[in-house]
Amino acid sequence: MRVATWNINSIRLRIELVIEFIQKHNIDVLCLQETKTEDKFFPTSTLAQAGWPHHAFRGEKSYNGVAIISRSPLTQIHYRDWAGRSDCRHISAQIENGPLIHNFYVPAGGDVPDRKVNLKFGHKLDFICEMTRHFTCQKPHNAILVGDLNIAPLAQDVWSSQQLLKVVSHTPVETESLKKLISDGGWFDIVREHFGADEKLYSWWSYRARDWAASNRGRRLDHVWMSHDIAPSVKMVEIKADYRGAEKPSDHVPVIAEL
DNA sequence: ATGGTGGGTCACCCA
Repeated sequence: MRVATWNINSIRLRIELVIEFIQKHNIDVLCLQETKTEDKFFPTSTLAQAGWPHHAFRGEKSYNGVAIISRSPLTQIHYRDWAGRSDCRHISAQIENGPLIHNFYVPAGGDVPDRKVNLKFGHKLDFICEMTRHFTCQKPHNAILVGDLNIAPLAQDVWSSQQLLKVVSHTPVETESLKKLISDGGWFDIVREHFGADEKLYSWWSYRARDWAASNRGRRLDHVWMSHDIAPSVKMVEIKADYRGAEKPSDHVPVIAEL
């Protein structure tokens, strides 16, 4: 089974790119974030015609939105509100004869890494804290957690750990919170495990760079975690950086894991 | 220290 996660930054603008991706890379289950559309506009028929007829999605106008797109049936579709808001940042589903999948879009957290002056940063920390509580109380089994978690936890997950220490996504309070969520929540970072501790890994490059590939100032914000029982069954992990160079690209690229 | 680009919807929000 091949599972992928991708912050698509508008499903309606990039539906043709999504179809091309899942066909070319033989994806069984695709989890999207930032779909940015209400459920009534979700492109269900286009995806069904392409061979992915099973969908679980939760969107709103203009902002956020998550989706699970699958070749095989989805059951037990659930979503939860986190940090006291119903802003479409989580959905989960059981894959038929497969694992449970959680798909998250964690708040980006604004520009200033101080919850006293920036409410968005407080929201982000509260969101991670609530995830940690949830999974600590309900340890995952036969489960995968994916998504844009908007935190690059390790020094090798950013182009310069020193220069990003005070930049939201790599501040110590964020990176420590995410590591605690992984360990206390019963998860395993299979992407980092697959590539090893030394390799720089990025899944996001800013739109604002003059030349994203030449400067290569990336961050690993998009994650694939597995519960300890199924982590050993990982066969392959790929970060599809070439999608950053697509026509009208998302600023994030897909991450694929094969079980 | 600043502003750079790109998505949404329709004067700005968000990333």
